[in-house]
Amino acid sequence: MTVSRVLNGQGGASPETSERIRQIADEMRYRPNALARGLKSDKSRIVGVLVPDIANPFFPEIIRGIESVAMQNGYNLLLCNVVESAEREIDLMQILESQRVDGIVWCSARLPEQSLIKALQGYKAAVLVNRSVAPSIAGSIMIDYRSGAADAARHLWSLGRRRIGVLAGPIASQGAAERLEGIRMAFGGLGTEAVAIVHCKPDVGGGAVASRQILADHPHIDGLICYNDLNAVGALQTCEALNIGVPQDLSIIGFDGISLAELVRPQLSTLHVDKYSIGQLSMRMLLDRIDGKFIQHSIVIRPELILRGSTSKA
Amino acid sequence: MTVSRVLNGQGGASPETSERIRQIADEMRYRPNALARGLKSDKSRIVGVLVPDIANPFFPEIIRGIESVAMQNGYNLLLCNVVESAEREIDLMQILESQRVDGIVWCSARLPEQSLIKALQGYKAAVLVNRSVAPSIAGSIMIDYRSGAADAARHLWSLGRRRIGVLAGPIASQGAAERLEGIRMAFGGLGTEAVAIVHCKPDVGGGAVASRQILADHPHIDGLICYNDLNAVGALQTCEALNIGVPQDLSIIGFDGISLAELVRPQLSTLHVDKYSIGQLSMRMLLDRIDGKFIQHSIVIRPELILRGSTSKA
DNA sequence: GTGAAAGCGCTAACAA
DNA sequence: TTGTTAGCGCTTTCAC
Repeated sequence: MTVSRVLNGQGGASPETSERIRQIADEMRYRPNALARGLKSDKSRIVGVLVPDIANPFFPEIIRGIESVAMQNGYNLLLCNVVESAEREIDLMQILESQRVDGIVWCSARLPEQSLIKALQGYKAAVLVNRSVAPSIAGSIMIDYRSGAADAARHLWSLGRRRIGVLAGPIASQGAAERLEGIRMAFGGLGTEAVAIVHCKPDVGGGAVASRQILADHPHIDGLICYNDLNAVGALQTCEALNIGVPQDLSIIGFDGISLAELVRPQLSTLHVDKYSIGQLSMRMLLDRIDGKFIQHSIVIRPELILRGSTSKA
Repeated sequence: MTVSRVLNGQGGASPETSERIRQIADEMRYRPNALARGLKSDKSRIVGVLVPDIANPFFPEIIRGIESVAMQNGYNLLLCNVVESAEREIDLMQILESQRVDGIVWCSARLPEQSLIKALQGYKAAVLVNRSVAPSIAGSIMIDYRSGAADAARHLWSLGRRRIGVLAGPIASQGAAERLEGIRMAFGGLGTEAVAIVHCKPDVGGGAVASRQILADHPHIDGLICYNDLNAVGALQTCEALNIGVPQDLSIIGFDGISLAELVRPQLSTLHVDKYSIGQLSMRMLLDRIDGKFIQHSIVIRPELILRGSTSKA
């Protein structure tokens, strides 16, 4: 007991005893057993982090943001790749519940509403990124894809682009639906609409395939709004292969603002979001919820339009 | 006790009882407490994964490989970003020991030999990626950077490049030293040597800065071997800014074979390694060690030279 | 200033 | 086939 008190710095022991205890602990390489501590306290100091795919550069930055705040507060991350599968999402829930994580940050959950709510019920605290549910179930960090997509649409319009195609991303993604709404909204105001919409996997390959398809069916399109930058890069590849000039023949705009967008040629215009901040915000919100504080239920991040070569005038 | 037996599928209970138990467990959303189980069994079914920087695309793929094998075997990953800091490496060791992880996979450890060995002693099982120590301390998955770098050097030579610069990566990286050895070896056999060697951070920015420096000091170099593909992309940026033609004026070759290498223009020649496999291999090796089997201590992966635009003839 | 008792949830060993 | 006991390492409570 005295040992416990000393090592936890709670004082209440004589200086000599304290010193002797610390000495011995050091000699025998004593490490407090987090499992025992967790069992007793019903707190594991571990938070689960779920991402669809860690190989998508959108997520590592979020994870870093989460980790930075977690670390400062003595939490560790149990990382789970969902690998874009609903089954796995459910399995993971069980695993994390068993591990008695203190909370979870779940990025881009694709589960249908009802299953999602059920899955979340096992947790003391949860924060969703890119998805929202009732505040009593989980906090949420949302990116305002609606306004972002509207910005993209109006930008292309302002360049004189009138025949717009859309790479719309995964059907099950809530963000994908919001982007489409934003585009409809913006174009509705302008008395027009998108020429073609194709859903696709949220990676470079998916973008390449979908853009090929869209260009085959609608060779005359002059603007392309993409679900994310990876899709946009895939579209760039297609254009290169088909000898379509970007931005002369086709303006392309992406989403997310990953660093890749600046590395390709032409550089990609995009709707940039600060992913590291999102990670930090989500973890802070989770910490509040773990502590029983429900200060903010929902934060909305507005993407920023960044103009680069892929939508330049020339 | 009967409950425990039934839920663990060990039989020895009547069908009715079993059914009833399962039913009730389900109703009350029972989840076995992994903390208690771990405390009792002295096994947490968690492995620690340390990477220098999850934002470097080299690592997410490794993590996916690790995770795939871990998942199949009922293990979870506690992910730790070292963020290129030695202090943090040591802190993390303590944390992971406290968490009673069953083992760790440590990628690109930068700690000096002695500290590394000391740090590893707290673990039942450990596997290093890109670093090696005595097999009794940890298993290792090594990439044969020496032969890879030699291949790169000989390739540039075969293109007629005679004035070679090197972006050498972080000084503390063992892999960096090996690359330099390989280059010296190859050039030694050809009766020449590298013109200039500059160390740098292992990211795009580091490559851009270092290549600028090297080109300022040695404007006449005609070949550049880079620590990794990110560095090489940084060098491409510099060349673009300085109006240096790649590959006409300068041949550039990278390392790792990340997907970015195919997305930039010109496409990067590189020494490709299968990162997903490395992850799988390292986790399998770790599982063996956790089980007390020491079948393989060390696996060496040979990088494969992939030729693309950045070192093409024209 | 120090320590003894008890219990967190689980399971190995041993009854009944 | 089922149940009891005990202990994993920690901390809360209470006694000395």
